[in-house]
Amino acid sequence: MKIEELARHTGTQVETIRYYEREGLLPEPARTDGNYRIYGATHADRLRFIRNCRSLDMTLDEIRLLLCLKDSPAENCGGVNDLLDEHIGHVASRIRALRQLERQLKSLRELCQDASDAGRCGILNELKQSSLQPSDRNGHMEGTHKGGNFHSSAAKSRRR
Amino acid sequence: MKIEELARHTGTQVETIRYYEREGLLPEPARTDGNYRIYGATHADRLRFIRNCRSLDMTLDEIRLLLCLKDSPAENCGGVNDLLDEHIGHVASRIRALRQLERQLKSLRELCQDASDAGRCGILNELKQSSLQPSDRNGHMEGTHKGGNFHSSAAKSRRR
DNA sequence: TCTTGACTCTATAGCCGCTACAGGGTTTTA
DNA sequence: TAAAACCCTGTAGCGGCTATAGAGTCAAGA
Repeated sequence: MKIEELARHTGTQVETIRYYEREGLLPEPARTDGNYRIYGATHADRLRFIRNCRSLDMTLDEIRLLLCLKDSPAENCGGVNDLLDEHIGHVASRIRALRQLERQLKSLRELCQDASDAGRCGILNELKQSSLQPSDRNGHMEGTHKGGNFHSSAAKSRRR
Repeated sequence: MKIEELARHTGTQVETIRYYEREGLLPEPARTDGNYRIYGATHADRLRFIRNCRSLDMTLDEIRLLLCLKDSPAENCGGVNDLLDEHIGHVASRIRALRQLERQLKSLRELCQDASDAGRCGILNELKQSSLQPSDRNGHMEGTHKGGNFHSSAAKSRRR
């Protein structure tokens, strides 16, 4: 099948497939005389594997490692377990950080229940203080925003 | 004070300060004869404000808006409340998404309790199936990983 | 006076995981 | 035969920084 068909079968964007190939996650497929990529069932399986991992928020590096373990079936799968355990740890600690953030935001929000003029706004005043803790972002975590890059394309506008 | 002192006072990287200036969040400061930036207390206050907002995971666009509201004290602060409410909503929905992800990962992990060979690994087999749902990432949310860009510098290596 | 070293400057590239062009070629359909 | 629908490569952009190169400035010590 050609690239668009593979894309449809796996719910992936065409550009993303080419990107995975460039990144070495998908092997280079055969080509037609007209230089079109031709895929088979193995490609589709591998791509589905990748997309499943991505839907679990794994990085491409982690997926690369999983694919590598998968490709050497003689090895035991302790590495798979370890990777997954580590990833679960990341998710759990991100949840904890976001919960704390939520508490901070809510207590900030309570400082101004009704709209008065911004000069006396309790929220703005609080944000001037340096009492807030930086959220505990230790490597391997992302923020609250964006990244709806899975099946959406968020509007991305730049000011100035 | 010069840029490094401002950086120390506010717990910010020097490069980040210059970046905020380029982005229009910090006004261009006066310069010495030798073209060095010279900052005063107002700059420090504004920068602290920005860093506090960032520690609450607001985007630079959101902060730009807050600063704008702050700079027009005649206006009422309904806009501030709205922005904060919206942001709290983002955080809450990100937490929900991550909880679901955590459940998925844990049930996946249970498929392989002890290390056997990768060919029969239940986890790898499950990841081949297309039964997994894409995580519900709707605009304005990020993933689990990375972004430890706040007071850390995560190792960033690229394969190949 | 000279030199060293700590700081500063601008400009540019890189991080991640895509997404979106531009500018061309090929294949299928009407 | 022409138009539409697909495909190709290459490159730039997203956010929020971080890191480098290559140059300049400034204060202290020899």
